[in-house]
Amino acid sequence: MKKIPRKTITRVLLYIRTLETLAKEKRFLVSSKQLAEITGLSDVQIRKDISNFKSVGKPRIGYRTAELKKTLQNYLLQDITVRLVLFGVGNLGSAILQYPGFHQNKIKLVAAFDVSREKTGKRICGVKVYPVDRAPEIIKRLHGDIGIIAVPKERAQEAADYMVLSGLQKIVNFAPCPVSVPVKVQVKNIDFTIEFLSLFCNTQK
Amino acid sequence: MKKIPRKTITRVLLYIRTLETLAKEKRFLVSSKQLAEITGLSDVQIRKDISNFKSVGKPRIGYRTAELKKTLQNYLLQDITVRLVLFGVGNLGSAILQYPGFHQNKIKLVAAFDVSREKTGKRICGVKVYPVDRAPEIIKRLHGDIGIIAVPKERAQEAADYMVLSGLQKIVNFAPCPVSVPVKVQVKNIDFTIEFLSLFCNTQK
DNA sequence: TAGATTGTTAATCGATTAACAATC
DNA sequence: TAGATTGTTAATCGATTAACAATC
Repeated sequence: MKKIPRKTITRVLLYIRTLETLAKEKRFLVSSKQLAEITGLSDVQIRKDISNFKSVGKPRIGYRTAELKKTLQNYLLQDITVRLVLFGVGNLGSAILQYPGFHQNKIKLVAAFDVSREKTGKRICGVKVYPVDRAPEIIKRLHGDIGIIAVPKERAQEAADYMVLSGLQKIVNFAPCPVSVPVKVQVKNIDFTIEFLSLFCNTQK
Repeated sequence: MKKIPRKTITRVLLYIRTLETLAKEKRFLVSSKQLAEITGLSDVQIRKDISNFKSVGKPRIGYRTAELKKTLQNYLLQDITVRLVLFGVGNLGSAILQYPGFHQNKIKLVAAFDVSREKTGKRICGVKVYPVDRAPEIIKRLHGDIGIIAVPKERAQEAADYMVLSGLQKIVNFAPCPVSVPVKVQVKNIDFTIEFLSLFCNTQK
């Protein structure tokens, strides 16, 4: 099978989520046009994306939700488990701990870290909270894949350093500041301010 | 001045944030190479992006941080105020209320809404929390621009409906489900599950 | 001057859209 | 059969990168 473009992968994940919802509503068939309606994308793009995988649609009828979901999942999510580790159990961190839909999507939050004595040692949503200096030991033992920075920006670099020390190769940074890491480590920044401003500016001009 | 591409705008917002940090550190000069280092982009792309605006760099020297920041801000952020309204004052909502850097970036969170009696009537981080059914009245009065959905997914569509009713044209949806709105209303979805999975999958294959 | 860095034009790359054939 | 929908190939569009000239 040919290489799937990066952006397509992100959209396919959205299709999977959408198909899960449809399956729950007992909708067994769905057309690319309906998927387009729900996701806000174009029907052509959806068919193009789906055509990267072995085809499962029937002209005049559409796709069987269960079958399409399975096809997409088999390609993208088969045999994977994403093991997240979280730095910072404040409001944002807690929101991530409680985020639904992790299990069926094969995401596991395996450990959380915080500097505060009041939080460490406890379990929040079934996840144990450790002091940050134990990060390297614990992350290596639990085989963490992705580190999440949800600490105040003053501590963001410190968190990133611990992640690098722990051998993490991928970081999602919610702090509104850059973190500096070795080139082989991938950082994805999610800055709410920039998200809001770009939504505002992008149709303004 | 020619039309600036959508993606460029998002990057320029990142440059502005970066330049603000540099200015605070009293670094008066910065080269495209250094900016590339910090942001993780390429120096060519940064110069290309900056060249959309009236040029302010000096060969051999780089850019004066204050001047570059001002040039970019003047174009993108001059005379704007983005007025956010938030639905859902749980963990995620509270994190957004506390997010730093809103003021200098000309973002104002003007009102919050929640169904819980314990939260309504209070002020959180200086923002008043109202019951959801007062949304249309209050949002119109305060001239809200962007609605933020930070409620559990069971209530996401309800929140979206209130936003449409209140005349909001732009929505950021943090709930992991689609919301259906009239075509003229723009929705930006931020689904943490998809963010994590796409980071994981995109370098996997 | 030499060298570093900006800024611009052209080439490449990737992603989206359009057109249309295939098929149930 | 007619019509709706899938799936594919070609065309377009937009964004990134490469090459290089300009300049301090």
